[in-house]
Amino acid sequence: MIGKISGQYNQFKVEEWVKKFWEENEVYRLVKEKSLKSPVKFNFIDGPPYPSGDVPHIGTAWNKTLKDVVLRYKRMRGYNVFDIPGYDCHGLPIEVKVEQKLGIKVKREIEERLGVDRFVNECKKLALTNLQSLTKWFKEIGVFMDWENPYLTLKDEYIEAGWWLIKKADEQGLLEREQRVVYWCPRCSTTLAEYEVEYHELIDPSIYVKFKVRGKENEYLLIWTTTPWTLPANTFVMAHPDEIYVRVRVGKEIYILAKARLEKVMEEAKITNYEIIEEFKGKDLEGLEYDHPLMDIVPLQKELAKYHKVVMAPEFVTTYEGTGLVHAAPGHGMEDFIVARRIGLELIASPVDDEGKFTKIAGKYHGMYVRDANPEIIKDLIERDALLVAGKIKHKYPVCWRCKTPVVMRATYQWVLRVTRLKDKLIEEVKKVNWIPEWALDRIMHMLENLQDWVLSRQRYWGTPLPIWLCPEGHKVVVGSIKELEELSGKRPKELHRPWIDQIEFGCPICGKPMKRVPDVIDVWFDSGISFFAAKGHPEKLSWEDIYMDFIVEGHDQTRGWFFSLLRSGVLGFGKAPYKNVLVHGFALDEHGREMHKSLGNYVGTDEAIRRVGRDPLRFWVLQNTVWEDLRFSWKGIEEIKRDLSIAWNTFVFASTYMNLDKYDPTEHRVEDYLEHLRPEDRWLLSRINRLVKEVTEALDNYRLHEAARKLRRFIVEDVSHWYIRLIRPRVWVEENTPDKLAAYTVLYYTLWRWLIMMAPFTPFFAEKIYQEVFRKTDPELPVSVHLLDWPVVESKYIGDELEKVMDVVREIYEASAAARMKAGIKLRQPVKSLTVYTDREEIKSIVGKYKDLITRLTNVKEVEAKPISELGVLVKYRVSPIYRILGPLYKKLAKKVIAYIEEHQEEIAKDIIAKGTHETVVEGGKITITKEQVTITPTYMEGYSVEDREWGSVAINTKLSREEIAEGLARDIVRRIQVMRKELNLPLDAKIETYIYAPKEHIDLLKDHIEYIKNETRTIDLVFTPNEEEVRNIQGYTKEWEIQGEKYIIVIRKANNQS
RNA sequence: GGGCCCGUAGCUCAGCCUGGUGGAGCGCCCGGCUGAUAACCGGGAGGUCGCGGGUUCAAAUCCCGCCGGGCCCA
Repeated sequence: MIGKISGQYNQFKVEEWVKKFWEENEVYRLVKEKSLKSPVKFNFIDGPPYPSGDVPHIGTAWNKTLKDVVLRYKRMRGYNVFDIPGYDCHGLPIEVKVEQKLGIKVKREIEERLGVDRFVNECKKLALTNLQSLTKWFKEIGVFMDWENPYLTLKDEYIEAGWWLIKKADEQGLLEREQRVVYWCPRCSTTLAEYEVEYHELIDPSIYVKFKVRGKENEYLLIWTTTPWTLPANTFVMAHPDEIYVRVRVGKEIYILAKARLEKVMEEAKITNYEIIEEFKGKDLEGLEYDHPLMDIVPLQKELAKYHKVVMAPEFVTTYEGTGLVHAAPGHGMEDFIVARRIGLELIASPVDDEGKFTKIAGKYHGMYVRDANPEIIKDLIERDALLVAGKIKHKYPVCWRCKTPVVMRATYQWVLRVTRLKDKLIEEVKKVNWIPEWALDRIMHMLENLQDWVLSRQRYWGTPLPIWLCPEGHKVVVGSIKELEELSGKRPKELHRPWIDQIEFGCPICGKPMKRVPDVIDVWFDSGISFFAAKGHPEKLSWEDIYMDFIVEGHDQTRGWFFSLLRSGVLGFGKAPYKNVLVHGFALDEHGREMHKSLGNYVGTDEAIRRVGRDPLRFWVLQNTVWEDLRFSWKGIEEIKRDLSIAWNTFVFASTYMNLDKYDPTEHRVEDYLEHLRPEDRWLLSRINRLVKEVTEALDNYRLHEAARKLRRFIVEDVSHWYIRLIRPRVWVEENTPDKLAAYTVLYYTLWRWLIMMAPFTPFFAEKIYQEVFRKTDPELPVSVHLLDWPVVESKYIGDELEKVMDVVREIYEASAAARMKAGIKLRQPVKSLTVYTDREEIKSIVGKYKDLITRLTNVKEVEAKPISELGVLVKYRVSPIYRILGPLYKKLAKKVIAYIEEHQEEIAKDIIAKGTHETVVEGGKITITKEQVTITPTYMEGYSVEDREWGSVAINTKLSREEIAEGLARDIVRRIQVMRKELNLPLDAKIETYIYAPKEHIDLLKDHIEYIKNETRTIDLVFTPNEEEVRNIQGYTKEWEIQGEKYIIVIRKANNQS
């Protein structure tokens, strides 16, 4: 006996019920145990989210849902799936949050006021609290990962695994300390990586400064800058060797600048009267010396004076902005620094401290915050007659990604990994990976082409400590594990974080002098980039099979982020890319395509989404979106998907209701037993479901999750609910258990079972609930949860291309006939005498011939036939339309003219072709012959018929109704009314009734022939007709007055007493 | 400034790889069907397929340039 579901789909109730069910039955544990027994591994790793908040963004919910679908699918395919999730716990964002919480303004306070130990403990607490909350939400949306054992980058074992890689890099000679120009956040007092800065629109000074040419009276190099505070460190001036420069006379002074910039600069300086006195190539300026205007107030400038000359730098000088002469301060600019290195400059001046204040060597400006010094510097330039003009500019300037403070560029000593030396290997490896979609490879390749060395060190607290110990002699030890550290020092720190790790000192193995750890922590990107091995332990205990990942999926922003950092670590540590398949997903944007932000008020959290629309609708909706494209959030869109799930639910309600009524036991009926009883629609559905299994499997194997999700949705809504169930309704209503009915049940059960299993990864709650109520109650021997089932296997023997094509044609005929009925005002309930398909396509003719029964049932006609178009004797009008794909290649350049001719001469062409098969004419002086292969001819009107034309032919229904047909139509109208009344009374489906009908006398005569039909359809035992209205009104029972075809009918029904 | 993705009906999107003369769902109007029905079916209105150029007999589709949005970088 089959289980039963009823009522409407309420996702909230379903999900709450399933959540409890999973908990009580420890379903995740069972799933995991089953997976662990599987011999073939599927190696996945969760890209660890950053726990800076406590509720996941809707995009993160999407991310986890994608992962969940893949993992559930792979488990159902019998893989042993690695499903440990992770969290990326270290780093500046959490430090900044803690600083805000504790009211810390500058970094110094952490050491001086608070103590590093307290600070680090606060960071740890925040990370752990947030990640616990995030975990709760991930579980809420049904993600089956090992939430009890997540990998956390803050754990000692994890940190230790990271040390192994640093040591490995050092052994390859890739770890070095060197002077670097870095982004520096003056508030956080630390260096920032490129990906840790954002570009914001800021208003800054825009000044043109005159550098006096040494030894010349009144001759100046004109430079432009938006950072006046870098002028005290000015070291040289860069020019482009091939650009044209000019000397221009303005009053008594002569300025040197690029010709291409002359007009703009003069305009900005509001100088109208100027004269070019010389033009020359930039390289003529090489070596030209100048004097710095602030020499008298900046002591540093005395040291720099010897470098003050023009240097060629074609790669960095443009005539797009500025003057074509670029002020260079190697201590404050990466490009300047590169040029300085190239010309062998030994002094890199950077007179700015950790908090962005000028140091002593900046003289007058000592102690000033650099941006605050800008007006002062401008004033000093004016006083020294060194300023041409000062204005303002709105431009994009880098700011710290966490605290939004404008950064400064500083030359500092940092630890770097020379990954540029691995460039070729990285490129070689990245190409071996399967990138989905393919353009992800383009992106990461573009990035690898512009590869930079990796600045590892950060001058902060909450991070993986850099495992480098130095002695005063400069000897270096890189520690690769806790054990090594213990062997060196004889001590084991309380934990590996600062400040405890800083307390570990030991004697230098070379000189014996005390070694101290360098105070830096490692860039937080290092942490997540090692997760592929660090999540599993120390690499010394791992094999390549343990760490080589089959699959990862993250947002497209992670191309430069996690995908790259994994690759870098993989090549660094193992000489290989650590992953096989990388899937990229899009961003979750708001309904207008803008980024979601709490501050913009368009933010939707996962909590809100669950509360408003439920878990399965949310999941199934995000999964419909093309994985790698951005997702526009839409409540309405989710509502639509929810309704589709309702339709699916109703399908199961329908099936289980009738199967129950008939005490159908699916365990006793197999499709194989009914092969000879299958109708075309049954065989069609068997083909469709098996094709679906095949296509969904292929889509999932190729990680095209959205294709799988869309196919599953479409199938249940369109193929099953809209089409198949409509077709089998009459069969199901038959009271006896005929093989015909049982065949329909068996096919439907077979289909729904397979469909539901495939839905399990996508809508795990929905699938579980129906599985429990319908299938498991049918067969309690089934596994405890739908998530313990195996993925369905394709039964190819049921797939028939021909069969599906037939049904497509039948569907088109049905649709055309419905349209023809409407034109004639004949409703479907009214049978008509004949339906004729006029076509010259052999396949359609043969389908009409073979599937007469199916077509008559669908279209409610007595006779169906197909006829060639030439047999249309009574036709009045034709439509002739050109077939482009045949005419195009045939007539090439003439095609357009031929098509125009066809459209203008439809009637003549049709008549000719019907009469003799061809139509001849002359187009553009050439004789052409139009044949029936080149056009489609469809009749559009016939006397006594209603005609609907399609591309392949026309469908005509006979509009003349005989008495017999009218009677049958009327009987069906009556039946339908009685059914409505039964339902309104809430009668059980199989309840017997007595029915009394008042009808106009002549109509009673009509209906007499159909009494048995009406009784059968409405489960009526006694049916009484009367032309006497009073008589019917006096009968006890549910009474209702109806109007059919403009006539009054009164129907009374009541439950029959003697149920026979 | 550079690389990549997206732009199709009022809304959400498929079609684009592999060229043949534009589809679906939602919404709107008219009609029909219905013992799973807050469902469904048919018809109608609604489109310069972001814009411009090129290739081709033929372009939403291929190529080039531009505009708008997104991601990454500078």
